[in-house]
Amino acid sequence: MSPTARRPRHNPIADDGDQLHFCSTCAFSDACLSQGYNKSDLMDLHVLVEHVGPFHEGEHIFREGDEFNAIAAVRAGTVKTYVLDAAGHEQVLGFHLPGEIIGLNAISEARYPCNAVALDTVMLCRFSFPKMALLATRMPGLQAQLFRLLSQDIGKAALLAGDYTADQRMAAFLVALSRRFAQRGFSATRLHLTMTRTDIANYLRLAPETVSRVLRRLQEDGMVKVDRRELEILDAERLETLAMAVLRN
Amino acid sequence: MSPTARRPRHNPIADDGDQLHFCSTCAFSDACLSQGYNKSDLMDLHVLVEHVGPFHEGEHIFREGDEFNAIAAVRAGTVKTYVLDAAGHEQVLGFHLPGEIIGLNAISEARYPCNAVALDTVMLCRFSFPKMALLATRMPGLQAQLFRLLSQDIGKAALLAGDYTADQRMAAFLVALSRRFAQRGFSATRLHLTMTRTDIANYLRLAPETVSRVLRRLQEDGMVKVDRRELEILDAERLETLAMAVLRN
DNA sequence: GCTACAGCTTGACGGAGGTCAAGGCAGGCA
DNA sequence: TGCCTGCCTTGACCTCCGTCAAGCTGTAGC
Repeated sequence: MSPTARRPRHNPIADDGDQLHFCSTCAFSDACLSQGYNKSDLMDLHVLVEHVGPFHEGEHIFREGDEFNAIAAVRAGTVKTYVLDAAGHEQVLGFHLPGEIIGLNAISEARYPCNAVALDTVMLCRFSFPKMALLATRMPGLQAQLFRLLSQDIGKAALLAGDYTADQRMAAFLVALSRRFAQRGFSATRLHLTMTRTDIANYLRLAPETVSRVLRRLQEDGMVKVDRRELEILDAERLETLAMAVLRN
Repeated sequence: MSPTARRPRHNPIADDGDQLHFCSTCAFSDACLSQGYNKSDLMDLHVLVEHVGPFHEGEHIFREGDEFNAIAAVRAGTVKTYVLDAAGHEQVLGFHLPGEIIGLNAISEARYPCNAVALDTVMLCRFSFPKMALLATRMPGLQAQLFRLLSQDIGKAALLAGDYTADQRMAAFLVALSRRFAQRGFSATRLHLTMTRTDIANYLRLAPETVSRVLRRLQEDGMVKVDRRELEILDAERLETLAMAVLRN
């Protein structure tokens, strides 16, 4: 992580009697709160949390090859992960919204295998992974949650791997985005796209021109309404039908 | 796992004094042997191992939707994992050679998200995952090994996701296969392909006809020699150059 | 205001690879 | 031996999408 963006660690727990409060987007809170752990364990977990940021648009959170020591949950903003191929072309691996975890693919090599950059103003919860793993030996619920998160990510990457049409890819991208926003309490129908057309194209393995054409096509068919980075889903059902081939449900 | 293929559990440990022997292909042996764990822990680990098989060509090891309870290491043979899309077309997710693990992507949903089938005669080491996770709380080395294995698989899926040419895909497939065989002590230059052309095509997101044409092209260029399912790598260097765009190293 | 620039859109064209159709080849079986 | 079947190969055609080129639009800076 960029040292310039580090902020002095602050204790995210406010202890008012018996009630413990956690930062709401931390993906680990659920796992812990529901398992009846004692306050001491929960304190341990939250002492190893460091709130970092803000990262501003274009600022890197980590770069390929950086030494791995922490995973992070996005608290606000959008993080793009990508690699550069031999020719220097960007290959976007994913967009990470609030509540989602970055850095899980760095564990095996102990180095980040990709770059992570902020697309807008980003706030993170940073977790020291060694400390977290140690704590997980005392908290089976935390260990299980980590296994689940890792296992989830294995499947995600396979989604865009199939040979789908440009329309199917775009529909799947929009539907997935809509669901992820909805899950975090944002609107499922009015999306603000924090990424450029080129980013979307690189993610979907299409040309930027094709992204433009597909969005126009979807708009002409009445499925969406597009105005620059603002996108409204008008016919979720038909969009989901298109996306089904990719998303498989 | 198909109950018909289950064999009575046998203890894979032969204890002759101070020396413990493990089945050589189990991916967890390394992690444990090198960490100086006491014999009791190692016994625990190997008591939860079940050697199953043989599975014969075409026999399924698990199917999509089956309840998840165990991961497995391939001891012998090749396992193909795949899903069926809405139209019933097979989408191959991977081929698993001896020493590799299957089932890691089932943890998050507690169900297998894909099918696994034997391409030839397959033997497995089956590990109860709940028991393994429990044991991992006592053996940090085992926990770390599990995290590493899971993290590794996240990156693997992204390999074939890029928009590469048919030649690059095929070269990457052959180079990766060669390396994996070599790592397990098999020949790196003379490969026996246990999968059909159609399987390869489905894996690489190509048409079977294209696989045929590409193999012919590579042969005409002197990089490989192909005779039905037997393939010899004649010019590993040029093949690796072709594959580099995909494999990134 | 004007200029500059990045991001986006639109059109024209070409090529890699998919699709369709036919034929070859080896192994299994009666 | 002959037939059948599954797998593989080869050729002809066509289509989707990438590439190239040009023009558009909103924003930032002065």
